This record gives sequence, C-alpha cells and structure tokens, in this order.
Amino acid sequence: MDDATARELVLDAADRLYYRRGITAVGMDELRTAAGVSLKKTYQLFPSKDVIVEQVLRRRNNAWTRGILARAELEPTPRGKLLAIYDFLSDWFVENDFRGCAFINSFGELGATAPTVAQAARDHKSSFQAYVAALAQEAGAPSSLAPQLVLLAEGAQTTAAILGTPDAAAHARAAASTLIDASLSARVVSPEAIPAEDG
Amino acid sequence: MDDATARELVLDAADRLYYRRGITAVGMDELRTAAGVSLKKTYQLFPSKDVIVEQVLRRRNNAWTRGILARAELEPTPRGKLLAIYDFLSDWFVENDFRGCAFINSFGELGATAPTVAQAARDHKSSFQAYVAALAQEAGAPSSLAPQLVLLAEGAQTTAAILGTPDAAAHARAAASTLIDASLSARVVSPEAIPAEDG
DNA sequence: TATGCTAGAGAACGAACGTTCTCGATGCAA
DNA sequence: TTGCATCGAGAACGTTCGTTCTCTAGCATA
Repeated sequence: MDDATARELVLDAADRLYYRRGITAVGMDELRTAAGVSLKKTYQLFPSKDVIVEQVLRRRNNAWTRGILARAELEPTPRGKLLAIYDFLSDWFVENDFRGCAFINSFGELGATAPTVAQAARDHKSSFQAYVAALAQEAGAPSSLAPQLVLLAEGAQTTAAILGTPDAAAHARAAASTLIDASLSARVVSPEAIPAEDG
Repeated sequence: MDDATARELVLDAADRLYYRRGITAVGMDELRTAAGVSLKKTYQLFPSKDVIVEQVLRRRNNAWTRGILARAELEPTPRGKLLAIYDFLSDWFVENDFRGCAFINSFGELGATAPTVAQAARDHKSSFQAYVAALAQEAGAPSSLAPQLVLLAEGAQTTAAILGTPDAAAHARAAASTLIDASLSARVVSPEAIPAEDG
C-alpha cells in the first residue's frame, strides 16, 4: 500500500471516529481496525496519536474553510456572502452525523491539557473571525458587526449540537440579517462608498 | 467529619478540578487529595465517579440559574433583565479561572459516550432557553427573539473561552440590544399592551 | 531452492485509570 | 486496661491506554 493512501486512510478514519465519539474514547487499536492500516505502519507514518489529532484538526479546518467559501461564491454581494455562512451551517446541522463543532468539542475535551489542541481551536476560530470581518468591511458595515455575526454562528453550532435543533441555523440567519440591516442603516457613510448615480 | 460536609468538600473539589482540567483528566486519587476526604469515605458517599460528575453538573446548573436571577433582580424591566444576562456573562468571563461553559465542555468531552452528561447539558441549555423565552414574552417581543438572544449568549461563552476574549460579552450585549429593539419596533402591538396616556 | 527483507497480526510493556481491599492507628464504652 | 468498631492511607486488582517488540508469512532475487 502506498504511504500517501495509508496516511489518508488513517486520517479519514480518525476524523470520523474522533468526531463521533471524542478523541480520548478512541484508542489506537480501534483506529487501526477502522483504517485498515497496521499498527506498525500507522506508527511509521505518524510518530504519535497527538500528531494524528493535530493533522485531523488541520484537515477539518481546511474543509470548513472550503465549504464556507464555496457557499459564498454563489452569492454576488458581501451581504449575501455573510448570510451564506448560516446556509452552510443549516446544511451541516441536518446531516446525520452532526455532533457540533469539532474544535469546540476537542477544546472542551483536551484544551486544558493539550496545548496543540487549544491552539488549533484558536487558529480555527480566529481565522473565521478574520473572514467575517473582511466581508463585513466589504459590505460597508462598522467593525462592531463582524464579532456579533460570529457569535451567532458559534452559538448556533453549540445549540444545534446539544439540543439537536437544526433550526438554530435559521434563527442565526434571521438575527444576522437584522444586525446587518441595522448596522448599515446606522453607519456614517463615507463619500467614496456612495455609488455614482447615472442621470 | 460530618457526612454532609464531606460530601460538600468532594463536590467542591470535583467542580473546581473538572472545570479546570476536564473530567477524564482528573482521577479519583487527585480528587481525594484535593478534597481532603479519604477514598473510602468518598466511595461511601458516592457510588461511582459518574455520580459525582452528575451532581457536580447539577450544582453548576443551580449556581448559573441563581447568578442569572440575581442579576435580573437588579433590573426593573423585562428588557433590562434580558440584557442583564450579558452583564452576568461579562463578569464571569473576566474571572481568572474562566474556561468556558462547563456544560458545553463536558458535552464535547463525554456527550457522545455518557448519556447522563449529554442529558445534563440538554437540561441546562433548555432551561436557559425557557428562561429567555419567558422574559422575551414579558417584553412583548415575538417568539422569534428569544432563540436569537440565546445564540448570542452561547456564542459568547465559546468565543470567550477559546479565544480568551472577554469582550465577547459586550458584543453579545450590543447585538442583543439591537435585536430587541428591532423586534419591538416591528411587532404588531396588541391593544392591552399600549400604556394608557395621562392627559 | 535458498536467502534476505518487509510487513502484518497481535503479544507485551509500563503507566494510569476506577474501584476494592488490607492493615494499622484511633477513639470510645465497659 | 481491654475489646471493639471505625477510619484513613495507600497497596492491590483488573482494565485500558499509547507505544514497542516479536514472530511468522510472503516475496523478490540470486
């Protein structure tokens, strides 16, 4: 078996199992069985379980970013791209194996004892914050809007996970829409942001 | 030593240690040392670690409810009581040992494998939802408001925990204020909700 | 066919867990 | 003082974990 494909098999299985049951609850033996890669080979490819966890989280972050961007591309306006975040969440929440945000979960599980896990969660959340902030600025909103929209997205993820209510995404979307409108109507419009009128 | 005080010592220490480092990371030996109660006595008072976890979460829920209600009592209006939630969060986030919502954390850690933990998290979150819904109704807001305010509170807790940014509470409060105002100005006013005017 | 080499299955190891057991010290009633 | 019940400290037990080691089967090459 190719090393690259073995690596992928391990990370695929680890992502699935860790997300479903938690990181601590899944031992290397179970991971090996699920991945179909021998324990020896697994330890040749990854020096320790910690490294597997780290790489799983990095892959999750990439997948999240790709998903958000793909949804945003369907929308022409910054406002639409911002609201697309909650459409992305809505699709995610109704998936059968949805169990909340992997970064929030792993932070709760290991954040206090595993610095790399805590750092991965921070990186993920702050890159999401930066993305929302850039879009909000494009939309001409004051800088206070972005952190508010982020809170709605984060709250929707934990609420949908714990209470099992996928409609948290719709509530978040409606609130976001209200906040965007309020921030745009209240802003001080800079001259160059006013579109030129023809005629 | 009295049984009741021993029980309290164990639960106090368990609450502190579990919250700081996670439930799985704290063994019974460390708990016994921190509580100053012998292992034998601990197992006389609690049949298993699971039961300790369960009672710790119940106590946390009670403390949360008391804290929220105490803050609300300072405010005369339903609107003020709703915003008091975020003032409560603000005070909490700047505490030295703040590490997020214990229910979100323990759900992420054990929710998938320990049904009683998942249930405790659900109970906590749904009782908070009911509290916010009652206040929103008192304020005369449509039923769509409460879930939105809840998302802000949940998002603020995870964001403040992971990113270490206590200002998440202020962002949530500002957003809540906007959402409350928007929902009240847009509502269909029932006749008896209009205050009588003198003169 | 003989010989290295590789790789997989799973045994083995040391540590840590939750829980139980042992044993010596202590306190109190008679 | 003696006998007895209780209690704390920590050893012990069985299990599980992450990680390493052993052993055997298969395979390519001479």
